[in-house]
Amino acid sequence: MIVGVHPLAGFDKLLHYKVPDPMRDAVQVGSLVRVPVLRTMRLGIVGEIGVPKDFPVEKLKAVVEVLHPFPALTPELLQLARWMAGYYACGVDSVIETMLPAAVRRGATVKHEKSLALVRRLTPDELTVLEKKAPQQARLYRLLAQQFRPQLKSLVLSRLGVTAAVATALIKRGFVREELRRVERVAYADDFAHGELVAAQPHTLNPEQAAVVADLESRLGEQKFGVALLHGVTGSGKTEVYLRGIDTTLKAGGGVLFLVPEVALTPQTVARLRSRLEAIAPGHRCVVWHSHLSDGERFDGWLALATGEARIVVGARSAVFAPVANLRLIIVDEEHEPAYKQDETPRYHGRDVAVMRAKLTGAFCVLGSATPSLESFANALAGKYRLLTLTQRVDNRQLPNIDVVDLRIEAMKHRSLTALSDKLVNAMQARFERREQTILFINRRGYSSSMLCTKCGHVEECPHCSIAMTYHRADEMLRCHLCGEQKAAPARCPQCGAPDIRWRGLGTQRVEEAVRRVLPRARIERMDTDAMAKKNRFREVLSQFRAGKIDVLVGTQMIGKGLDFPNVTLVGLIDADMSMHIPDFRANERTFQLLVQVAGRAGRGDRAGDVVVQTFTPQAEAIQFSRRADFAGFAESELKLRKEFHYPPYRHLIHHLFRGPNPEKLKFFAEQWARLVEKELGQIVELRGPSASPIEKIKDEYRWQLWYFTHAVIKVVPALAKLRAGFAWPDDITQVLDVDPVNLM
DNA sequence: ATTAGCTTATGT
DNA sequence: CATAAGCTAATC
Repeated sequence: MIVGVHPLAGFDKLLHYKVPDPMRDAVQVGSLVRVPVLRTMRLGIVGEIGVPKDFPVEKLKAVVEVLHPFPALTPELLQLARWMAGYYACGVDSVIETMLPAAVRRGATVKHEKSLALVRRLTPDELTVLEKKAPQQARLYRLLAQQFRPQLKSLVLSRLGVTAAVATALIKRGFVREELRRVERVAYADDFAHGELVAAQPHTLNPEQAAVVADLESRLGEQKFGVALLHGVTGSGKTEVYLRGIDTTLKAGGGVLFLVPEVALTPQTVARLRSRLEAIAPGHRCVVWHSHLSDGERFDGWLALATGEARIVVGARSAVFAPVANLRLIIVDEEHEPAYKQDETPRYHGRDVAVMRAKLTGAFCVLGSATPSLESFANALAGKYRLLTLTQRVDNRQLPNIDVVDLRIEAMKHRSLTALSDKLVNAMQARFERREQTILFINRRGYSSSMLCTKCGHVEECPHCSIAMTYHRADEMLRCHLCGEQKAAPARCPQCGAPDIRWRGLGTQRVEEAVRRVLPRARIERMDTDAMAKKNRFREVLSQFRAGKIDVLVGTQMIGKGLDFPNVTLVGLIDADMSMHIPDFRANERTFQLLVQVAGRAGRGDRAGDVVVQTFTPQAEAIQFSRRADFAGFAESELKLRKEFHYPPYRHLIHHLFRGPNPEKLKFFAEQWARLVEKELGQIVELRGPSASPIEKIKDEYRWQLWYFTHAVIKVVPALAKLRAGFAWPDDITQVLDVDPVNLM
């Protein structure tokens, strides 16, 4: 037998090896094997069974070892790896590497501990004989005879101060036997296992939930690929819908993959989920998968899934690759979260990979969010995904009153810029007197500063890409993040002529000081990455806040994730503009998401809460729509905007393509565009072709070309929309996924 | 990734 | 002509 192997050696080639006869039965596609590469031994994944195309069979080396009795990558995952290599333009080997936990990659195998057990009790006579002949063996026997359970071999031997030879001899006599047991660690055994058991009782569904669950269950019953977008407002009980789906799937013998953004994977949330799972599907082990696990913990989880001992995994981005057996349901919670993007090669998007994996396995995929990403929503509108909607809050809590404060007017009133508007200050004082709590959000998304006029709210944008330009203080220049356009930073606002147009958000510290001035007697706590450096500080502050020992909590978005504080009746967003001016074409989308998230924090059972949004651009659509909690309206207007000319066609690829070496895709893209431009202009467009130079050079070349094309096309061809209509990626890419359906043309 | 083996530059 | 430095190609 001859196999093709993807060695994990840093290059993307399939090398072939002979398989020695004794290993034949253990080797299959996906097996983890040890193979010789040049002078070293490397691990690799069997990618195919068959002979090499252009390499003499007689010169092949042989596989040295097969690591596991089961394939480390199921055929389905291997297929996914190949798809990812094409889609994200990276090597299959690097995908395989990210799919396998570090411990597996290093060749870890199952850890066993040896223990000694008594086979039978000896008669007094036998014991005397043994004592005479082999006193050490007799001592060992007596120790074991005193215990009820088998004892750890290493422990017993060191206790008695004898060597393994004694135990071996005793085994040979047939008095004692050796037992192997797999050692296991359970992640978060202390924290997670006995967390809150509050939510363990099964909930009754409201009619809306029941309808969605019924729909989902009938889909699951079909046992084939499909995607549903679950759009449920904050507090509408999406989790309950997931749980019913999980229950149905487990009962049908299927496996479940539950993805959440890393930040949402706190001990509390996992504990809650676990106890609900326990209640709904008793006896199922649930593997938790996230970046803070030790290698050993991750390995054990991986093993439990690969061997089918556990059928459900809850985890962050990298858990999409968990070897869940008979995968039937994939859930991606908060699917709009940018945390699903990996920012190292391979730069994959967890949500998109999840959809593709579902397709390859024939599983059902549920994407859930209160503010779906526009690409998913557009897919739902186009009928590719089934749209399920939850509009009612489970607790019937009312939507908060949202006030938008115009900071330009505020600045004029006070003749200087203030962190807290009068409205916000008054509201905070009222809460303090009523012993209710306030959260102030600082929006620190834009670490790169943009230029914003404090008088009229104007922001300098790139003329080609219509995203905010980044202000570089060192050389007083404005640069475009996308196309590289640059120009001198203006001294006066180009729109209204006001002299001072620099505004770089407020830090948590300054806001905290401002609050202290207006509420000297209030207990204020700050929560940002600096203040939370100490390990348990985060949880400590949260529990104090929950207990009402803190009046005002000032912090960044880290406050908002999956936490619910019942006594918070006021939420202030200090500067809504910051997320609107990040150099990202999803800026409006992000702003909308932030506002909805902020609004979801306000209010309590009996009364609607208040939200104060401070902004320089109160007319912005993202703010206006989120005020009315009108997601569909926002999506419609934003999608329309994206269809219009301003959005360079390659933008959606930036994350995937621009940051890694992807000559193939860039080439493909450049050529497509060249053809379109030629047709439109009626003249030949010269492509600086790929030279046989190293990857970096090609990359730079094509980057330049893309820049060139964008400029040339935008300048010369006004009707870009027409071009866009004629552009299509190959079927296999667009079939299931549109990374960004509007821009994917 | 790693490295043998080839080409080219540098210096006496 | 020796040595160093740069580059390419192969890994089964």
